[in-house]
Amino acid sequence: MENPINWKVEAVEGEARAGRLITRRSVIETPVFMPVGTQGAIKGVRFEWLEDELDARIILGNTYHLFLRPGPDVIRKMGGLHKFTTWNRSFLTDSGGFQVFSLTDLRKLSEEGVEFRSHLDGSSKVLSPEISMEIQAALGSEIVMAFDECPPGDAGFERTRLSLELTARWAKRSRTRFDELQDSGADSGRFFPPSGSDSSDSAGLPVHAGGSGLTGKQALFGIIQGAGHNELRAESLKLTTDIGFDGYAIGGLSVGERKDVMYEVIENLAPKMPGDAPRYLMGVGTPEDLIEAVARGVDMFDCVMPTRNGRTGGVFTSGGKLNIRNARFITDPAPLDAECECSVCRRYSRAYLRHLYQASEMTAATMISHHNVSFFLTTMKLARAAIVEGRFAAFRNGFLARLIESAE
RNA sequence: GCAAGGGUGGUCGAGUGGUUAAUGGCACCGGGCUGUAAACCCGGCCGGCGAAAGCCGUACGUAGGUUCAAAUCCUACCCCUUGCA
Repeated sequence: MENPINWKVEAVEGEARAGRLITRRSVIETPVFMPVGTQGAIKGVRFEWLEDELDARIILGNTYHLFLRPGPDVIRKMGGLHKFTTWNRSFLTDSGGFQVFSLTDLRKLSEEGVEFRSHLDGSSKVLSPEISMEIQAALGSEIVMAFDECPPGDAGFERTRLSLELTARWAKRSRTRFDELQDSGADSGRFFPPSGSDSSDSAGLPVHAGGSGLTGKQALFGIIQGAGHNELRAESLKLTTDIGFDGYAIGGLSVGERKDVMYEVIENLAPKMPGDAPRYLMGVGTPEDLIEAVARGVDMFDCVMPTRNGRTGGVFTSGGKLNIRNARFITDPAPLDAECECSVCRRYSRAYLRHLYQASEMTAATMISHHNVSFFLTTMKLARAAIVEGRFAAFRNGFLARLIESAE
């Protein structure tokens, strides 16, 4: 049977999985971290670096933000998000559901969908499951997310139940409209990789393109909600899997709940999610969160942390977090992370990067973001290698222990 | 030399008799950032003691003076800027 994506679990240790996700545009080895490119750009990091050095295989885009600017019509006219941006590997597009949460003061929620006041010009915009699917078809991403509602992490039981049930109805509507759009050829990213093109890049074909046997269509992921309530998570899981998706995401975590609640929800939920589909933990997280979630069975992650913190002086290293602003780095000749092999760490000192940051040189933001993205991607590669080699438990312990030591 | 204006905390700059240890910006120091309304936000920033409330000391060019009270008024001196010679 032909599918839009191909998913294979290649190794397992405990709940941790090493897998291979093949989309129409790239081969993605999991566990994987997906850098966030909300507006069709990873803030501060050019695609050249993401391809050549960092070797990211999939990045995020955002329906709400690209809807407001430049708008789906512009992107469709430009041939879809891949042609428009020149990023020819995979995109996963978030549905705008998170903005229902983060822009809570600017929106009105109803059964039909969400009415937003644009944060750019105050104009009124409507997003619904159908509209989100239409926009994501125009974007032409490899993985489309269902339109969901993301309640606050500390939402009470009844509120959370109502929210998850709404999300389930929206998921059904997303599925229906998505299928219509695929059948009608509205997907502007339609792509049939030639067979045997796994590493081709000479003829403008994507590097690591996903080989034959795929439908060339978009994949659709469903989202499980339920905040910190395990019974509701189970209910949401059933409602979502009953509809049927190509992959399943855990939404509504890292939105204000306690960390132990987050880990407990993942521990309870991930193993119950379909094993024959990728599991995606949305919006998470810190390096330790990633490792803890991998240990609990999650395959895919995204988070703004490496780029947002990178822009604001926050450095992630194998020895823990650093704040490059700190005066203790004024004459520190060491790289950000002695164990990192990224081009920033190979060349520049903490002292110089601190100077650039203090002087408001924009390369401070771009270089620290670059390093952080490298660190997140590398961490996942190391975790994968450890799972494949059956030593993930030791890797996890060592990795976490070193994060706790104070960074030199 | 004459005339006018001015000297405020690291810096620029408000304040022109009393809720002033002195608005604000910058610099500096620290913290935060989890499906990006964030190259952003928050806090500290004279010294000493204190966990804090607070207490003590010192401070608005220098030295005097007036006043219950002065960065603010008066006198002298020093210095800076501009204009005229």
